Amino acid sequence: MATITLEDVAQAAGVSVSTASRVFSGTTKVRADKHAAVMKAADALGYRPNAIARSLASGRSMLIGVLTQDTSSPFYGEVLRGIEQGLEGSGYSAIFASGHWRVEEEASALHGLMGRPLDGLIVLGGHTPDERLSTLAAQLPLIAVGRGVQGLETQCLRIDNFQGSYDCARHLLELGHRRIAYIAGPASHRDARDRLEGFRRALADWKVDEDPNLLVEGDFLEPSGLMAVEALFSRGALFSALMVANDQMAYGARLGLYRRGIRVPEDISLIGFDDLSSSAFTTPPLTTMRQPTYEMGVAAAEAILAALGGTPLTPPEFRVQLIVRESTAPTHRDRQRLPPPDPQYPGERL
Amino acid sequence: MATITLEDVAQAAGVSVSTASRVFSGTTKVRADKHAAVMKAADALGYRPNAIARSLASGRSMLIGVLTQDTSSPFYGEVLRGIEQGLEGSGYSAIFASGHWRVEEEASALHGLMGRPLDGLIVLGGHTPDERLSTLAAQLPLIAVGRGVQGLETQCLRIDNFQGSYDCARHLLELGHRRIAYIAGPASHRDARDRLEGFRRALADWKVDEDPNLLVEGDFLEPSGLMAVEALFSRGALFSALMVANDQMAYGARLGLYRRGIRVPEDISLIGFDDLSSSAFTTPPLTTMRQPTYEMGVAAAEAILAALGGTPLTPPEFRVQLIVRESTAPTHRDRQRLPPPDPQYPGERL
DNA sequence: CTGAAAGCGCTTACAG
DNA sequence: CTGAAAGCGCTTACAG
Repeated sequence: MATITLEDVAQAAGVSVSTASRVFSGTTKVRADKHAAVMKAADALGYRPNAIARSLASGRSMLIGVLTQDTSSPFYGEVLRGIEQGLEGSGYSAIFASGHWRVEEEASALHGLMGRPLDGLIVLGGHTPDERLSTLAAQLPLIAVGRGVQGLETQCLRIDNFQGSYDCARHLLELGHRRIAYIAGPASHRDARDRLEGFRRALADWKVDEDPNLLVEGDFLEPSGLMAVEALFSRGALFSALMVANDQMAYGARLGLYRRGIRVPEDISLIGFDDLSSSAFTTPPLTTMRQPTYEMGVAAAEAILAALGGTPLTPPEFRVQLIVRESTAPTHRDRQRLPPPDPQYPGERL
Repeated sequence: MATITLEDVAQAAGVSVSTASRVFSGTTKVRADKHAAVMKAADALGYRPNAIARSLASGRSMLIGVLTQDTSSPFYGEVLRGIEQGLEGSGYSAIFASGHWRVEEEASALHGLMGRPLDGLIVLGGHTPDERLSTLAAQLPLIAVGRGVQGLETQCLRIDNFQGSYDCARHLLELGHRRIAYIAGPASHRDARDRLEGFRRALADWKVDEDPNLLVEGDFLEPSGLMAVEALFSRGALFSALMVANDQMAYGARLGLYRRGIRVPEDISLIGFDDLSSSAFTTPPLTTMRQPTYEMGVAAAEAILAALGGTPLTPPEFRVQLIVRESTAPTHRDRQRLPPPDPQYPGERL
């Protein structure tokens, strides 16, 4: 089947190619009867514009590159879903590449992405150097999510990890906990460092001495949470609450506690960070700090679209929010004096 | 910065555009010194081929469309990761569109996808009619994952849902369970129907009468699992095992049991289907039927690539595998006579 | 192995 | 509002 082109349509409609083109692009007004004739001809012939030719001629590819770490990660997946949503109806499509948390893989993913004709680029976290991103930002609209870039502050969508983490710690401290173990994220990761600092500051503000024995580092994935708990116990660490730098590690930690026959929250309180959608369905449902992940994806897409439209917009600020579920409870000593936690359903998710 | 083109490179290297083009496409041999001159010029000028122009001239877009339901779903996300992996290094990129389990949205997602110049199409499940897919398959290489298409059997990657489900039920029956409740997937979904049939057949083979009171339908998402358990209890249903048509609903069901203070597996055994990566980290780790989700994604990509390369290959068969973790146990009556379940770590995931 | 030339299917000043 | 024409940057028979 020979592909039918604009020329075929124009011919059938008795107009010039230019006019037919205008009907589809909508850039210039076309007399009503000609417009109708073109539409009719296109319909009859089953014409579909060739996006590639259009791109070459117009200089726009209608493709937005998205550099992520793992499309199937519950965290990044949510952001991607938001991006998809934000791009919907715009005519732009997203095209992904994943670095899988490895510096080299990320570099090659980015390289592969830039080998395509992109109209914009969204970068989700990762380790690509600031300078590289600055260079790219000079070439095309760029938005970074979940990371900062020197000199591109207005193009970065971030949350306040320090504050969020501080508030998690505060929640535990206010419940009476003083011996709080912490499973940190990888020190190479900016967010992880900020969260650790938030935790530390809260301890300091409550005049609680930090105990190095209660600190373990993980890699943000489930297995490392499990191993971290094992590490704590094998050190003989004693604690009444366990704070974890992200939900995925908190899941692993939860399993570690289960393995030891430790009840949550009766014996130990557990708190995560991110509020992944599964966190409303763990047993018990996880208390955690909610990141507006999906919303940030949407905002990133909108920011790119705006920049593409020539009216760059400063993305809104994103706030984290403590979601108190059932994995945290007052310390033993105080429990009797406080009402039992409300066994509510994970309502906000249903 | 003016974009530098092949012509610039050719000029700088003192060769024709054709020759320069050949250096990059590698379609024809080029004399060594000219080859070197071109490479050097390209390097000096920082030349990057324009993929769009290349596409228009060659007639290939290097884009594979992927019609999915939700990029952030733990199930589809795994398949997508596989596709990404399978495409890596091929020069082809995947471009996604999601139907979100809604018939109309899926149709519009597909329409949007086909509005682009695609070299191939991968369809993950969904409700797009067979005829539509057949029509598309006549236009471009097409692979379906997790669904059948009349007349395109060799282009469908599927697992045997009936058998997988049968084996889940068998596992419970062999543990001595006879009163087994079942949370089914949506009846509109082919996989859901097959799984229900597998469950029923197993009951029949074990001469267990089916009790309609023990059957509830969900929608494959977590909240429906929770609600299904509530429905069962509010009916006053009695059962010693709960079989669930997929892991996500099993998570919800797990929470429902927890709400009632029911222990798993001491009071009730729980089994899922899919083996999502989180299922190794639930408490207790979930016994489930493993689908080689990631592997199917890889295979889908390879099949598309093969078709594109002109040597279509019949994709391999995929087998499900029972993963026995800790959410299933013998019925009370028999428990004493059997060894306790081995509290192993979720080893295969670590 | 190489060059001149046509062509991929559209868009967009330009002139009316 | 409309047409003729140039051009987007490459690939690929064709002829040598």
